[in-house]
Amino acid sequence: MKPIEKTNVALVDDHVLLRNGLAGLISSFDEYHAIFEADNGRDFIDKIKTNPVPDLVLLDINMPEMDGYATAQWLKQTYPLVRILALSMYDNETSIIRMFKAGARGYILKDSEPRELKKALDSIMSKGFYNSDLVSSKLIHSINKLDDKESEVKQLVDLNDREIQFLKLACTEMTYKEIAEKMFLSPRTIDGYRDELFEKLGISTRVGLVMFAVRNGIVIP
Amino acid sequence: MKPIEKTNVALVDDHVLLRNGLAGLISSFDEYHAIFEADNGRDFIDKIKTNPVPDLVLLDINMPEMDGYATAQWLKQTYPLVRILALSMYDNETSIIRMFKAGARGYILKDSEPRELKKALDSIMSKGFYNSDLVSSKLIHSINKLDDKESEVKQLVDLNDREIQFLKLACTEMTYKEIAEKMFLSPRTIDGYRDELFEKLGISTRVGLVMFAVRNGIVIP
DNA sequence: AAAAAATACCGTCAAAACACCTTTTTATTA
DNA sequence: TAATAAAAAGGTGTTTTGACGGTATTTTTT
Repeated sequence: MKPIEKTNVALVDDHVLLRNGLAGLISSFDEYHAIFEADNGRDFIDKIKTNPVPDLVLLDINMPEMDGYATAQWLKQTYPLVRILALSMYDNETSIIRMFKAGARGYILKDSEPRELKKALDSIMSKGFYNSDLVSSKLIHSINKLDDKESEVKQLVDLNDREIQFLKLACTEMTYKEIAEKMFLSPRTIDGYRDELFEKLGISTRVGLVMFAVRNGIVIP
Repeated sequence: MKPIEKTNVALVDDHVLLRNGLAGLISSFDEYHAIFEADNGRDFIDKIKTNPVPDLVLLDINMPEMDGYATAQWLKQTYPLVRILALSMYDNETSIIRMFKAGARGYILKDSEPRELKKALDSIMSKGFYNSDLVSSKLIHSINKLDDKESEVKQLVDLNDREIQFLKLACTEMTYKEIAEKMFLSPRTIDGYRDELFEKLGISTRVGLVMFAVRNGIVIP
């Protein structure tokens, strides 16, 4: 019998029963081994110091003390090579996006089938990420929306394309003169755009313009 | 023989040969029918007015006159129900993100196999999106990065309390003189803070300060 | 206690930003 | 095609910003 190089998995979840069940399940897969468990992020940070560093962490999102989001951020910063699979009861878009932002490489629901868990683990270890239809649709939808705010605001305060373009450039370190050059317009015209926006938006400085643009998603900071 | 409700597909690409080939291929699939073709975005906008509105548009990214991004944006705004499958020669992250931002529901490379095209079309029409491993990895990677800069910069540039307070005020419409008053300091001192931050952050205008503060969560827009 | 380093402060000046008001050019449409 | 609206460009003056080259005071280090 050949010795197999198993993938070490740590479990972080505040529900003891579920956690134990998961540990058993994972260790029942040939290639995986549950090395240790923790109740929450704080507990996990303590335990990772006195245990071998896992290859992968199965991380619950909703936990007391320190939640999955904060834990993932900490992990990404401290052990960037440890891969994270998020585990959650909910499939809402914000949770998913937040966890991926925080460094997760996959996201599965707690009521998934064992074989989906296995598939997720395999995919993360081989491809570097796991992507279900659930995640894809939310991800694509969320990226799709990024651009929408622009058009919304356009209608609210009715800004034309030139003004939008000007606003974007006003959020850079260019001077108005440079912006004028870039837009093939006279500096006076830019002056006009600025003054009109000041009027329309009830502001009076370039900083005001920048904050407006950021707040309304016209520039993505 | 039952009449089949076919999905109408429009093709937008400046390469005539490729376009014709695609049209043939698509019409060879039972469920799809290529209704019309266009050379570029401008041409497409003209033609959509005198043709039946397609269910799906196969849209090239790199085109003269009006490129895929602009065309997708226009489509999303004007015919939000028309689904877009982006077609590109390149697999770079920015292109992919840009197209999804602009409303695409799928992204395939020009050198894909016919059966992948078929799969993409089917997936977009049934699930609403098509997601290859290529797209997933770029999407996840791009979302992963969102959070990175934040934590990195906070450590690289350690700012003291006064600088933080100044930065927050610099994001308002106050002049430096007014900021000085509010902080019970001489305007010259504020000048000093500003210059030091310029130096530290490698920027040279107040707009730069504002964008830095926003990007790093020092002010919540 | 001397040296070093932050910290707060100062003057000048040119460039950029802002205000206000006018004229030309380009589109629109009646 | 004349009337009109809208976009672009111009003139002039004030205020704010940013660059540069400094000094006095406090705090930290040695």
